[in-house]
Amino acid sequence: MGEPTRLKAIAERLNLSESTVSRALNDYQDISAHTKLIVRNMAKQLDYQPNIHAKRLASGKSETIGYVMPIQEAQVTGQFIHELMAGIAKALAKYGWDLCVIAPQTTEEELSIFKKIARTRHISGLVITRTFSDDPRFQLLQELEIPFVSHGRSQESRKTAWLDVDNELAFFDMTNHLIELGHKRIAHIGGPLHYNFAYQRRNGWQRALKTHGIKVPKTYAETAELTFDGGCHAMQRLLEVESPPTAVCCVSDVVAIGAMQALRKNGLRPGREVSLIGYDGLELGAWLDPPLTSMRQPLQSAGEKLAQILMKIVERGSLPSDNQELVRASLVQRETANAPISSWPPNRTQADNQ
Amino acid sequence: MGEPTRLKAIAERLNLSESTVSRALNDYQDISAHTKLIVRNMAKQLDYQPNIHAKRLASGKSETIGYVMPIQEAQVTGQFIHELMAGIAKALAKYGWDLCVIAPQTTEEELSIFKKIARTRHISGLVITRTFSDDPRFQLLQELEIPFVSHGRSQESRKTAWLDVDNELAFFDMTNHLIELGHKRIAHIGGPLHYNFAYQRRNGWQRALKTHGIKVPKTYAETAELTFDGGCHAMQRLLEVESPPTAVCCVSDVVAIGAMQALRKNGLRPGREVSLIGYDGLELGAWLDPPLTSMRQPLQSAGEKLAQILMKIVERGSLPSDNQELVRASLVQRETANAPISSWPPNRTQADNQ
DNA sequence: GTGAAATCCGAAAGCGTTTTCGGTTGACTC
DNA sequence: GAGTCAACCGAAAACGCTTTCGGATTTCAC
Repeated sequence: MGEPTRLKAIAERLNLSESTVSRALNDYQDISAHTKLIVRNMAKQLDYQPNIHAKRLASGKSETIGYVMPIQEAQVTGQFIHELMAGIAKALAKYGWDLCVIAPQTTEEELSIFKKIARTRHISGLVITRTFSDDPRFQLLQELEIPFVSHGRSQESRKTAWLDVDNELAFFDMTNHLIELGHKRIAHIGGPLHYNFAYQRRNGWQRALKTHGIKVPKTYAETAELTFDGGCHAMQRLLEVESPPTAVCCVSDVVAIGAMQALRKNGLRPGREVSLIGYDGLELGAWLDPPLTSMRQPLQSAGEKLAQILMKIVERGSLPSDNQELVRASLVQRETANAPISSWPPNRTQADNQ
Repeated sequence: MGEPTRLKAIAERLNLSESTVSRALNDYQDISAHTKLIVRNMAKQLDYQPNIHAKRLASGKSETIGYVMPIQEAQVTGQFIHELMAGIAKALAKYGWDLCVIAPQTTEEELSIFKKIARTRHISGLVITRTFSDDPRFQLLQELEIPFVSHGRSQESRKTAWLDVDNELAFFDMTNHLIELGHKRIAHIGGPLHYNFAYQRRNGWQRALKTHGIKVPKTYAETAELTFDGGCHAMQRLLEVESPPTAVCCVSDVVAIGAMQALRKNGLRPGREVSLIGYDGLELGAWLDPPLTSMRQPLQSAGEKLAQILMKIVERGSLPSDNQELVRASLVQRETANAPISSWPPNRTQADNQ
């Protein structure tokens, strides 16, 4: 292949100085349109690609953003992360920025990586995901003055940039959908409340019930680990309360799939005796028997937006005005959400059936 | 936070030259043990982090490797990719290398990115996945002299570095397992043969049959797109042959899950009338009803090994001797692989039943 | 005690950009 | 026709590190 083209080569061919060529390529104001043109043509002709390290050293900018992989604990985050990253990478590539992945093994390591980045500045911004209600990363990143954007909010995120799905609204919509189908005994299997979204989703469910003047026993507010087993156990508990629900809003698809398992174990069919709606819209939900109704958020486009917001922050050096964005999830109708049936719950009273 | 520590600061404090400090930190032979010690202590004390761009510019090395995300076509590659990347990132982080993700949208874009990398050299090596039997990337990367390692082989990979699971052996093992359970009518749903692994897996299945002197009709060798629907249709076709199989080896979990769907549609239960084994060992297989038996390959450790192989290649500038590695997949016993039952296939003859 | 060979360190030249500062044009004003 | 002002471009100094080369010590054998 030979040596790569340097600025020098272009300069020599055109009888210009390197500095002029550099400024021409970077669209400086004090270079004439004509010069810019011939420089660009020559650059294209020689297939010039700037040496990125020299560029970054000289300019003091790194044009690299980091994506912090969530520490592996919850299940099936894979598809989620993959789509998000694809979106981020795509948007960054348009501007020639790089995407660097950071995979800390523990929370402590994550924080110490942040500190290191703050010193080296070889990564100019971060995208973080899986936010917690009480998330130490927000304060640290602000202190370290590292530009960042989060996918998901936190108690600490009032003044930081984020993009989030409107979890509260999603569960409000979801619950309303069940109400429209005729359900009144609607339970909720939520996630641990240290996840910020778990709060919001529970609230959405509650608000929908309240809006329609529906009262449910306290036992209808279940909590589960965000795993298959968690969902399975929570559903089992719901089946054992005095009068079990006819529908359940699940905090995630994985939890909903666990809940389906519990129903089957009890001889019940999801979507017949007990309706179920999950959240995440995972494709695999469609492969189940019966296919799982769910709520879907756009991931690829979310990734792109995250990248755009972050690049803006990095370039401006401060938060732009539109630094917080809420997107709406949409219902993915499949087969686990149907009208209630009269034979369930077994000891149903007339009053319930009205 | 103030200004980051520079080489200069260490040199001044110790009354040494910058070059000495640099060489001390990089463990040059011509620096005394004593000097190295005090330099390192001071570096630690001042929390020195070298400016990575200056370092890379001066040394001409980039210490960055790229992971090429497979172009999105097949389903549920997410978990797979996620685990692999986590492994790669982990191994690289140990040596201070960066992992950059590259997400081309098309094959042409992928190849043109390679060409660009060849010129800029800002990425010193690549990990590629999802290899095809006839994969143009191998030749191009060799021509461009870009160090790379592939996860999976190709017809073109004889002289390149790779890490792969022994697909042939995996399907040999899988088929043997079914034979041991008493099956003789064992079919195969393979993938499109432009995927290299599809070949190998089909061969493993065939070899096991041949080893045991089992003959099956040609119709037992099915091919499917690597999707849920693909598996579903292929299974449907298998059910429509003259005497359907009692067990099926599926090229992937997703395909197997599609096959399960087809069985259900025909009133059959996976693992009862027809046994099924998938491949990938996806966690979600455990959530199905019944849970899917599968073969699992270690992914996180594969990622780590890929990174190590690649770093070696980059540093040596040539292929090391141990540049190809075959790992063995292991059976994940769940519930879709059981002994055949006498009532299936319905029109079974005595001879078949011997 | 001399020469040779190690041993250890400093000076300085890069690496390929960006960016500031000043200088040279030519046009324009009165 | 002298002075002013844009409009353009070149020179040169960074940016922070690596690496070669040579010089100053010290060590050792004889």
